[in-house]
Amino acid sequence: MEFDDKVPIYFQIEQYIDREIIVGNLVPGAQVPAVRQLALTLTVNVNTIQRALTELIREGILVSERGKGNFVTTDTQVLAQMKKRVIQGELAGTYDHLAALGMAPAEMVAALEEYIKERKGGESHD
Amino acid sequence: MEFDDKVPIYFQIEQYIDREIIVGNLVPGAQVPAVRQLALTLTVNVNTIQRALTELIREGILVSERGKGNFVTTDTQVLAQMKKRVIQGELAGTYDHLAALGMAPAEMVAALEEYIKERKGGESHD
DNA sequence: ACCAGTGTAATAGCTAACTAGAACACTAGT
DNA sequence: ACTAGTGTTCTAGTTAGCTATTACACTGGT
Repeated sequence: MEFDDKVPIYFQIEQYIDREIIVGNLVPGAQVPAVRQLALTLTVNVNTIQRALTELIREGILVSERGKGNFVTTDTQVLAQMKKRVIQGELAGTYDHLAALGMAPAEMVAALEEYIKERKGGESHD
Repeated sequence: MEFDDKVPIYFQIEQYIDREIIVGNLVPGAQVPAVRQLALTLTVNVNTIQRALTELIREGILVSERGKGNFVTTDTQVLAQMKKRVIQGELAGTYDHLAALGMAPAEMVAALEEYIKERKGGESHD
């Protein structure tokens, strides 16, 4: 996996797992790959994986069962909140950054639409 | 100034100065505040300021004149490119992150509009 | 010649993030 | 009892980022 060297790996792994859950690759109650397996897959040390998982466990998104594995919580309330937090955070970040560039809200929307249009044109479709 | 403790301070300072230029608080040819002054204002060490400025100088956005100060380049070409890079980067980041959350382009625009609407409602206007 | 204001560079010390490796604790199957 | 597969913890060592401090180099005004 590719990491942004400007932000801590353990944090990017947290976000990665959040996304896997949101997208549905990891459903509520599902077992997360073993820490040693994740370490191999993401080419990162077990301790770094553990640090990310510990944080997700602390947040209640994952549940740890010693000797068995780590599992996605079945508390859909918590998962729904997480999803909202992630998406809101993304939009808020964009909004703040663009506002700091002197852009008005309407311009932001226009800029995003423009970006999407250009991107569609310049890419091969699936 | 407030920094995100997840990303290097020197990098955030680079972005800060980029924004000051884009917004027009720093015009082409203008002198950037002295490094020791910036260090005080942003409450960071001079070396950290210097690291950020060195990078901006390397990119041609600032021009250093020893004994006199650091100045915004008068090469509007370079500044225009920088502005485009910053904005495109912001949009691209948002796009990629939301796409990784399983969102289609049209949904992204809708989500942003919705976010702006909610934000306007919940805030006091200036 | 001096001095105040500027950028630049170098040293030393601290902490957070990451790695490597080993050990420990628990579960389930044989 | 053993073993394989899990999570958990600990120690040691490396590196990047940041701070503090000092020194050096240049400019412009007096």
